[in-house]
Amino acid sequence: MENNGNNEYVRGTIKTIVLNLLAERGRMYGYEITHEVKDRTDGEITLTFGALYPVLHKLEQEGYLETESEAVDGRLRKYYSLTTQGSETARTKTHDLARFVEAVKLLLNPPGLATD
Amino acid sequence: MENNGNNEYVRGTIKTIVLNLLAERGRMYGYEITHEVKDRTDGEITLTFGALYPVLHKLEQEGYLETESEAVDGRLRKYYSLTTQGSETARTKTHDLARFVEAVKLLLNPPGLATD
DNA sequence: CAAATATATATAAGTATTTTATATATACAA
DNA sequence: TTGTATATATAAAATACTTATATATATTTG
Repeated sequence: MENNGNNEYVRGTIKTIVLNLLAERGRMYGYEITHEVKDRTDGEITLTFGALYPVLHKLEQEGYLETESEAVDGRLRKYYSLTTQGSETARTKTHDLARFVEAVKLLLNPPGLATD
Repeated sequence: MENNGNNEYVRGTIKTIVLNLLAERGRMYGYEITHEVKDRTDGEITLTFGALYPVLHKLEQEGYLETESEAVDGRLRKYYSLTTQGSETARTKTHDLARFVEAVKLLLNPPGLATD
């Protein structure tokens, strides 16, 4: 029963995480995204389907993602990939999130604070 | 007109940011908190009052904060400080946020990605 | 063969959180 | 006296997320 509740902090970052992963991997399907995120963060970040799918659909509506469905082993897979506009947004948002992360570190580890 | 919109990522971190600042500074008032956050992050993170005060009130309700009002220059100031329970929560949440931040970095800067 | 588990997408109801707008009040500068 | 800075506060609206649920196939386990 690892850690939970940490997902509190995922708020607001899901879109960017998805865009960034797709920028890196070319195309992915929903199920794959949740597993990749969990794997790469050692279970620290878990995207639930209830949160992920609405985000994917919204990004598609907004023109950042395009989809192609494929049947693999009889099961349907919906692959998502970035549009041109999506690539640009991915770059901007990833950069912004990286900046935010650095800013948070300034608040958590102020210069000159003893790490006792 | 610096950057805005980055506040998108503040979602979910406000509580922890406030608790952590109070752990560090002993006591602060709302207005001071927003300024401290803005200063220390070079304007990157801006806590709006509409977001901050509800959080302060909630943390007080939950028993994490206690308050004392003081009149300074005729103006009222409400100082917030951590309760014993609040100190413990501050420690836990700060630690969790630091872990989350590291996890996000794993997603944004995967090992072996050329920074072209 | 039946049941459980893993794979795979999807939505809806409820909750929580945040933005935006607004109200109140003092002090000081133009 | 108008605007800006200081200072707290709330309410309405929008957004985002959690939890629960539905559907369906493939594979493993008993």
